Amino acid sequence: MYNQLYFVICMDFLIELKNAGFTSRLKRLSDALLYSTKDFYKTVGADIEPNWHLVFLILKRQGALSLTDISDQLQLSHPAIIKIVNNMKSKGYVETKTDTVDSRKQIITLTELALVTLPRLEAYWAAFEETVQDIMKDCPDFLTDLGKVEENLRGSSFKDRTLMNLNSTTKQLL
Amino acid sequence: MYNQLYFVICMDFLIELKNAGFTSRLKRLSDALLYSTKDFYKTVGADIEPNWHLVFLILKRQGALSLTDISDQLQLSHPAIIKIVNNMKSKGYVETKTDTVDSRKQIITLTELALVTLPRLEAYWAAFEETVQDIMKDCPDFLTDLGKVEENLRGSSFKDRTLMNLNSTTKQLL
DNA sequence: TGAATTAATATAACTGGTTATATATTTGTA
DNA sequence: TACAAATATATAACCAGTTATATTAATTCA
Repeated sequence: MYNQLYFVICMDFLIELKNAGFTSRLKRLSDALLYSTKDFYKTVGADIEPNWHLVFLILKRQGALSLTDISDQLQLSHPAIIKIVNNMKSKGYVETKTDTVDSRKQIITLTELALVTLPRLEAYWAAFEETVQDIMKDCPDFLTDLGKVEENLRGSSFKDRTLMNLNSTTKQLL
Repeated sequence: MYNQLYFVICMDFLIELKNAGFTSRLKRLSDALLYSTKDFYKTVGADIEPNWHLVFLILKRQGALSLTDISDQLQLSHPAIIKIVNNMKSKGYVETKTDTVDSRKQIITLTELALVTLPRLEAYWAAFEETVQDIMKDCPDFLTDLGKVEENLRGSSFKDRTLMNLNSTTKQLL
């Protein structure tokens, strides 16, 4: 009952927190999109995970890439890419071979199966793009603003900025 | 070498993807904030996790709450709250007792330790709020726009919208 | 050339969320 | 009142990222 009511009058604890709720709202939204995407793939019977998308894309566009090439460009950690690639490999979508010049490197490429499957996946991804456009229809600057936030954090991290703010406030009190 | 260059000229594979990179950028940002926050707590020597923040806040404001009260209001799943509460309990910040009226319910409250620790944590959270303000200084509508996106998705989920988009495109081809 | 440094990959352990499922208690109703 | 349905909590299994650490190969430089 209480929870029903809570939604009906559309209170949202996180939104009420204003700036203090920002990071949690971002995570909540990000998670919602992630699990909704998983659900979508399950419904349409596609045997892939949401986070394979970027790896499919980058390999299709750039051909053979090493693990670190991928992790650098996607700005994800190496272990993250290793896991994704291993999973894609186990489903037969990518194959790896050690570089002939530098035997430390694993060169990753899409398989025939991947190339055959891609058109179907690309139809899904086009539909997702449309959805993204839809949900941002009434806020056309959202993506640009997101870029500004990313850019600001590139200059100085969330942690560093907060340490600075903490220190300046503490000093003011003295 | 390549990866260095990649950053210097500030190319970003996800940003180049435009709408197709939206969800991944949201996740990347959300994760960056999360791990930066963990790092912050570690640096200042606070023995708490980022996701305890909301539970601290809601319990301070609303006093005793059941697990479902919390999960409904924060819009997180029950298991998520159970884990957070168990961790907070193991550190002595909350205590639970079964409701006298409805013995299914676990009533959660902040402990003395929590109340004593809160002022220190609140100083951190105030600094975080400042940081949020800082990184959104040049995009004052970002939070409002985030609200619009959340609102749009409340109407129809990411998955449902995408299924619709997929069907309408497919039909157009016939 | 040999030793120290750097780079690439791999693995372990962790946090943080989700579904799916089970169990016990309450509530609603025939 | 008894039984079915709903509610509250708990647990298992999973996916998705991180940091920290180890290992091996390549590079640098004295």
